[in-house]
Amino acid sequence: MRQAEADLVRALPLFENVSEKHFDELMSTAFLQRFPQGVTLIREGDLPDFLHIVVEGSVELFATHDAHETALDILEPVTTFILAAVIRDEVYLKSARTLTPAQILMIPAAAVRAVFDRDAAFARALVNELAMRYRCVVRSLKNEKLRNSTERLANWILQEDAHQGGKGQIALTIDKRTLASRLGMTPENLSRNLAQLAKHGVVTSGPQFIISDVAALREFAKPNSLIDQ
Amino acid sequence: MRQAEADLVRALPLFENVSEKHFDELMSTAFLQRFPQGVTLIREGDLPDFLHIVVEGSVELFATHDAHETALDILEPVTTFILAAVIRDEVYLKSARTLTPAQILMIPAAAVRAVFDRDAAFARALVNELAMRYRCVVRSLKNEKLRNSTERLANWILQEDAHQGGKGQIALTIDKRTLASRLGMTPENLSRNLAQLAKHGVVTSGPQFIISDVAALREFAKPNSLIDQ
DNA sequence: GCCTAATATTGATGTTAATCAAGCGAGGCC
DNA sequence: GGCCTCGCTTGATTAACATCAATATTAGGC
Repeated sequence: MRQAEADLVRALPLFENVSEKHFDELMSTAFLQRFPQGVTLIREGDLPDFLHIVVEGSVELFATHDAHETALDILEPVTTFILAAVIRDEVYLKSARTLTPAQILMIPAAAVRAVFDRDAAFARALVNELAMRYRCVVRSLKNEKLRNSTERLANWILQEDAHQGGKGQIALTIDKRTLASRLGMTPENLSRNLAQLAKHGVVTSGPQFIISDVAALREFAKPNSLIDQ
Repeated sequence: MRQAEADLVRALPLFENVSEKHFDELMSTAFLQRFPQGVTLIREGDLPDFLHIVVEGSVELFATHDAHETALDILEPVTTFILAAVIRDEVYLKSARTLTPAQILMIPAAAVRAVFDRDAAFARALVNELAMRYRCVVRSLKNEKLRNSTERLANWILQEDAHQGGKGQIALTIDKRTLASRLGMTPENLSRNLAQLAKHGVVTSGPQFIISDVAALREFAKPNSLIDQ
């Protein structure tokens, strides 16, 4: 791992106050691995061997049941994932695959648990991280249960615009079928929903979404700080 | 608080290894309060003043948006709730109301954060608790996204039966409209879904559900250890 | 630049679930 | 007992969403 990447990982809130010694202990057993696009990194039901951190590229978390699949999240650098499974040493509830070529830092799960048992600062950072993650899933659940698919899309567009700098112009970084799954709808309905949103201030041309009328879009989307963000 | 209740709280995994001193510190500022049925205990959007623990009775966690409401969880003794909001000192994402007359132990949020900063055992217990909770919400999200309403009901019946001792006979402890909300459907559809399940080994008479054919029900429900439990 | 394959859109249809409306039934009250 | 209320059920209708099928569009490979 180059120094730049090491610094990024060190700067994660999760490691911020961990002692140098313990951080080195974690890193000495870790390794950085490069994966091509479309590789399954972990499979739900397996026991965790490593804590994963996306250092480069993007990763989709998804779950399957009875021949159905649903995307649960899409991760960008620098993010840890499957932390809860590692801490509890219980099977993954989600699978993960690379959406692009990616670099993943893998820290042996046993090392994470060992440092967690000895380093109070790490334990405290974990509490904060998990509390934050918990709240994110609660938001997802509310988004899913309280909004229809067009509203979810409208709010995603607002959030993604903010994330891309609020220029009122979004360039898709994932393909539409992945976005559809992420938003809990079929690709067909994503198309139809985008067509619907033309009435509410969104112009689309291929992978470019332009918000032509923010007020109208917000009026329709009804963004809610207790669901979004 | 009587000794019996104090012991129940002390026995929570969350407080298991907390020093006597710190536990007393938490309890000295806490108070036990009795609420009638139907009282709103917390409101989403408010900042947390207390960590709540259901000591007696049952509590519904729910969320609202745009004139819609959905139940997110139903809690029985002895359970903490809104822990993540307290830790992060951020607004509640859920509201809570009593479904029955209830006793709630309320620990000032500031005290929880203070002990969390000083007691490593408490921090570690919090990590475990939050990781567990996180996994529960992920299961809920998968349940919601990967199953239709009849399947959710079928699996709820299987789980509730196990919870009530696996006698193949369930007595509803909440009314059906609450159960419907909990399962993400309308009361009307709960009725219809129960009628559907007659074909799959469930006989109902009022608030009594009898599993007449477990094999048939399991065949239909397709329980999944990565979603249920 | 053209062909091909993958991706996206559009249309038709079926399924699932919400809504609106009416009816049933058990328990409480006079 | 009769009536009322409330919770539940049943039916009819509509809305949301998935699925299947066909067509259009785009991006790569040569």
